[in-house]
Parts: sequence; C-alpha cells; structure tokens
Amino acid sequence: MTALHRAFYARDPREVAPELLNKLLEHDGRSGRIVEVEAYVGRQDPASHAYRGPTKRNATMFGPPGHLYVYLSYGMHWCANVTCGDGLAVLLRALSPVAGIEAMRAARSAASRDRDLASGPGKLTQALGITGVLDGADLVEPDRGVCLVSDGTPPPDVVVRTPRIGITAAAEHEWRFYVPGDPNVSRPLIPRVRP
DNA sequence: CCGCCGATCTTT
DNA sequence: AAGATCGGCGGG
Repeated sequence: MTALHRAFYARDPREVAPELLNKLLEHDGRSGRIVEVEAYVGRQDPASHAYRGPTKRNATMFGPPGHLYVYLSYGMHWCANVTCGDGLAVLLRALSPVAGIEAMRAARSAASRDRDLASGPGKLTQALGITGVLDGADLVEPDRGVCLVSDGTPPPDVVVRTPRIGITAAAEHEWRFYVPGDPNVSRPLIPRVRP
C-alpha cells in the first residue's frame, strides 16, 4: 500500500467524503469533478452494503482502500464508491463534467442539458462508461484505466451537509456532502420527508 | 417545477 | 420483497 492509499485507509468515510469534493474522476478519456458524495460507515451503518459483513457483492469494500467498489442498483444502474478499507466507503453521487464531454453526451442520450450528464450516482457511471467490470480497480495507482486525481483545486471552504438520498435505514444521519451552488448536484435541497 | 410509477435484476 | 436509481408522463 502506498502513501496515497493510506490517505483512505481505515479512515472515517465521513471525514474522507468532503475531502473528495473537487477531485477528478477519470475514465476512458472522460473526466469530471466530484461535487456530491455520501459516506457509508460499514458494519455500524444499517444503510451500508457492508452492514452484515463481507459477501460476494461487497468483497471490494473489505479489500484495500483507494479502490473502486461498483455495484448494480435497482437491476439497471451502476453505482461507484471509493473504498476506505474495513467495509467503509464513499458513494460518488455527482460530477461536474470536465473533459470528454462529447463522449458523455453520446453515452447519456437521455440528458437534454449538460447539467444532467452526471447529476446522480447512476448517471455519472453512465457518463464515464463505468460498469461492474471495473469493480475492484485501483484508483490511486491505476491498473484498469479509471483513476482519482487532484488538479490542485482544494475542497470548497464551505460544504453543504444533508441526510443521505434514497435510503430508509439510518436516514437521520447527515452524511451527504456537496459543493454549494454547483448545478450538477443531484438534488440541491434536503430531501423532503414523506408524511 | 413537482410527484408518481414502471423498468429490471440482485440480494435477502 | 426490497433496494445507495432513473426517466417519462401527467398535472399545477
């Protein structure tokens, strides 16, 4: 494990998550700036895939940190996480497109505006061409064409924090983080509570 | 703009 | 049977 991997290792994903904001995710000539993430706190988090311990699906979450955990959501959308070791992970929820935008438009025919290209966890994998074959890829010392880098832009001084989207268990925790004012964020506001 | 609903398939 | 989602459709 390198020093860069150690930046993720066994660290609380609630700390790692805001630090990932403004980093770049690159794949296949396309890249986007990370503008929205959520922390999943492993065995102690009922909303995490790792809550019940290691399984075939979540094996990558229990592998080395700084790797990509990809899973199929609702039978049709791929979602991507950065692993932090020991079942801990950060879900990548939205990107601001930076390079390869034409390729993203081609991959995202449903997007009528560029702000819809990667404004959700399933959309961003589609925009970058990330699928389950990349599950387990090393993001720090890239081995399969997908990587996480910084272009020197630090995380924002102020980060918006809200409850996580689309979960029912442990919904009370504010473990979603996003860049204020960014038009690519999946849902700018705090999700409404159903009566 | 907002809310509802179906698609699709893996996991429990 | 539910799920870390998305997009099309209808209504306001």
